[in-house]
Amino acid sequence: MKNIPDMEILFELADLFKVFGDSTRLRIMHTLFEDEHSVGEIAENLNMEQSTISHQLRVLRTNKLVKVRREGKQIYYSLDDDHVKRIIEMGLDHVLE
Amino acid sequence: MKNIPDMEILFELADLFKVFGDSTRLRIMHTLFEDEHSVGEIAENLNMEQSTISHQLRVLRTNKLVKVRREGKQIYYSLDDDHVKRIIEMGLDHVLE
DNA sequence: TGAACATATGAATAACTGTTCATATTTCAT
DNA sequence: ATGAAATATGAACAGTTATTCATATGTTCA
Repeated sequence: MKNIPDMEILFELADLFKVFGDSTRLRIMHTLFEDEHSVGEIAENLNMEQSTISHQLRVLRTNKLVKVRREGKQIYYSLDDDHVKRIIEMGLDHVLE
Repeated sequence: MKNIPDMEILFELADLFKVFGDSTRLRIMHTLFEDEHSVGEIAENLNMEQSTISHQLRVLRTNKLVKVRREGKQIYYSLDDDHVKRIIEMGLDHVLE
């Protein structure tokens, strides 16, 4: 295994996992697995309030898990990098056993 | 990537990540990376109340992330399987970039 | 059996977090 | 410019959760 993470890093790490520890955010990320989507599309897809999705997208954005692209009135979100997918898949391995 | 997880599984997955999303639990798991340890050892190591550690160990136990072995008065905890390490290391990859 | 030690548990509290409602901001089309 | 559409933001509320204190349970040893 890698170097032993010091305490401060473990706090950062906890913050990261906290972001994954909410089903709404997880469902949003899952929605973005294949393609980018606008806020409205995500809200409709998950059948939740636009406001709720927007709030949660901000959390994901703040934590650099999604990135943004504006196109006219719509704002398209997509996964920021491959870590997101891999972290989720790693968790799935544990859940699906 | 694997099959698309259905909604119910995403809820379970969120619950799993929730467990990782607390620094005390993460520090406990990190303490157990190399060796098993008793509750008292962990508490001393992290400089936290025995009661706090015990409560959090129960959460970890409930979620099958640690396992237990009794030896006299002491109870020794260790990581349950390799997923734990791998999930943490995967998260570290993202934090340490 | 009783004292001492290790761990677990329950109740209480304080802090945090997700959702909703209302409203603000931004952009486009007319 | 004005209205409509898409998204963001702020305040409030309800539900959740981590920690602490006090105490209970279980184990060993004399």
